[in-house]
Amino acid sequence: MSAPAILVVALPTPLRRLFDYLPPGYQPPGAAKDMFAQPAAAVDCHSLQPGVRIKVPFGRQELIGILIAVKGESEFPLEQLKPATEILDQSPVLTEDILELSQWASGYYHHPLGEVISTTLPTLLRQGQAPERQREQVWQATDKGRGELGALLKRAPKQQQALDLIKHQYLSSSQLAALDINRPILKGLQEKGLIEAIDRLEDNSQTLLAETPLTLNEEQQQALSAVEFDNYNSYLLRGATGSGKTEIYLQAIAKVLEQGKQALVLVPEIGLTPQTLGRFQHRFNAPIATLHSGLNDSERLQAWLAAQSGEASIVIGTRSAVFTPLPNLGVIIIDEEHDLSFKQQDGFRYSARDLAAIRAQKHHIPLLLGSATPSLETAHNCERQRFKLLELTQRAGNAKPPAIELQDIRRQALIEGFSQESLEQIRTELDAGNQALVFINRRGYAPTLMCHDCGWQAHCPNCDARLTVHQHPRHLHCHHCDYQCGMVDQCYSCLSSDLTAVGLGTERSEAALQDEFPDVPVIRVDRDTTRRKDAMQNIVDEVNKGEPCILVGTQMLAKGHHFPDVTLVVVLDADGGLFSADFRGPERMGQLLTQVAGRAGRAEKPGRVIIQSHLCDHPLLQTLLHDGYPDFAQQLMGERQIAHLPPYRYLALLRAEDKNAHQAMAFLTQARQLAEQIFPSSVSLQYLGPLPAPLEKRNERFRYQLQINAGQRQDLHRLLQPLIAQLDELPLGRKVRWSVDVDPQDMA
DNA sequence: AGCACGCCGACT
DNA sequence: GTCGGCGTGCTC
Repeated sequence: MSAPAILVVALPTPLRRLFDYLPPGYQPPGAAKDMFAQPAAAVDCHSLQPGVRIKVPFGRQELIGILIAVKGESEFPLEQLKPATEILDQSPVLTEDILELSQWASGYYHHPLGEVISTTLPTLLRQGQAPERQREQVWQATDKGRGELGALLKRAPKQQQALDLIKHQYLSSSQLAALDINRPILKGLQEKGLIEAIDRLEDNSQTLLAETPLTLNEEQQQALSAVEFDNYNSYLLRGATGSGKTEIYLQAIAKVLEQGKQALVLVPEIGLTPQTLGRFQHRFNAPIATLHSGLNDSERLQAWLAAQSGEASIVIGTRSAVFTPLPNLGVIIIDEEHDLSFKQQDGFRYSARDLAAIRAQKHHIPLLLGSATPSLETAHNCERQRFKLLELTQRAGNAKPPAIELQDIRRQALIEGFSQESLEQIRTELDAGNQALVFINRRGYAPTLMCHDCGWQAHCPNCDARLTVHQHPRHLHCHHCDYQCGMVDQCYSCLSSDLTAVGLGTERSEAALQDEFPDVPVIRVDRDTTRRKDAMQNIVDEVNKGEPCILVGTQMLAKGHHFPDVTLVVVLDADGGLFSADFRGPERMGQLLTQVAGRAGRAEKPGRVIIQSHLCDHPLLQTLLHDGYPDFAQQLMGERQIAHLPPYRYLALLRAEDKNAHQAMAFLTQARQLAEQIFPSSVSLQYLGPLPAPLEKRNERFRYQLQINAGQRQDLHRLLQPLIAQLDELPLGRKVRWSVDVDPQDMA
């Protein structure tokens, strides 16, 4: 009897190892023979392909894992191996390239392969569902419906409208319902024999008529022709809002589609707006699949399958879409590459931008990164000639960049945070029929509730943080753990009832502005007002009607949406970023200010930006305003080099948290000792900590971190690999919640 | 992470 | 006398 195939399986557990199994139905030789039992035929597994799903017994549970390899023998004694329960797939759901990418990511981010794989697969596949496309009923115009109808629909405009849509493309009833066309209208058309229902693959992709590409200006033309499509290169398209990055994406995609290949487009979490999608849909006569957080499990699976089968030519998605299987991938595009949402901030802490570069490299295809405010990492890669810089300096229609001025508010009387000057400027714009935008990066009414008599402040019981005062509805709220309670009317310490809201938030600015400008709508935009599904879109539509109004909100206003009728932007609290705990604070601030400035104005109506500041002389602010973002980034780069920080050095963070502060700290202290044994501290590898995290106590857990700073990537990994193996063995390692973050973006 | 086993406190 | 608290150990 030949030796059984040994199945090496990755399982969704945090254990950093793979598990060996026997083929399904295989009788372990040592097992007691039951001579009456029908010997189940052992499945021959020697030719199974890696990437298929396998159901296996695991402890007392049953899990679905992914076959990684088939081997001839196991390090484990055969009698300790269990037979797998079932092979779930004929062909791999995890294609070779995605499996390879997962393995690379597992090594680079030091995260268990089984969990990495879990994040790459749609939930329903993880749960064992078959990877099958579903069919749905769609409406199609009949020959009669396509013919000359005369006056048949003259008195049924709604039916006429529906028929026009259906003539252009197949649409399901639910898609039509979204366009405000309901069942009775469709029934009417069906009874007249103009449309019929047919079965078609379920699809969240859509095909519309293609439009002709715009003519590129010389600069755009140069940028596009610099892109080589038959081998790997990363390109940075650096250009302000309105400089035409999207048009280059579209034409690059067109070239790829001409070759019969697919394009993958990654956008920030809030970047997949109907406008963005609409622009792609109108340009290409090709199916587009979207993958974003708004999809349910089944929609997500269908989009994934459309991509994997090659049906979808273009996939647009957020971070996790970097793992979408695409059999003919021809280009990867990342819009707003500096955006934080490309880095996952918990669990498997990967950077979709960096993984996209790896993926492009393995496929020998170009990676296009676009941003007006590139991350220092990307800018540094351009300097070192690893990425090619393609600059777009012209603005469409000769629009001028907004004029930015710093307004010194030292010693100025402020009305709820606004200087007299700012209010006057807002009034001037409103009187001229224009719109104004007020940016304040803090939601709620005020960040603190304080006792005027004794100085007591309302604190979160679970976190090391003050509670934020909210007025709509009236309550106190912790933005770190979501603790909420009713408004406090009396000081806990001295029982005084003289409590004051201290500091500024969006709600307060909204109230102040409404008070000051009672005749003009004040529209607040923050997480609280845009929670509902279409809320943001409704606001954008309303504002873009062009009536005078004031927008007030958080960074949601700075990203994605453009408001052409806004001619004045007022930034209330720019100073915060200059002395934040995170060394990336100033970089973020510069990006945010540049982005928010980009919201204002258009060709025929130039915008202005006022930045209220107590630190007008700050050299970084001065550089940003007078010389622009690239010089600002250059200046930051110099500081990073001196401070031995990225992008000149490589960081990893070992985080630990526990309800018991001492335990979390003790774990990291042990970790540092072990680390020093593996790789003694030197210039090439330095340790910092363990130190308390910026918010030491969060959600009843105390958090600490050990920073590892290396001159060479390789050294970082040479340390981390054995270190993590030892930490897994540590008794404290099983009690304390700990994680590794390679290339951390947020130090919190 | 799950999940079970196991050994001590307050309830019907 | 049992229910249930979470400490500890294991998963091919």
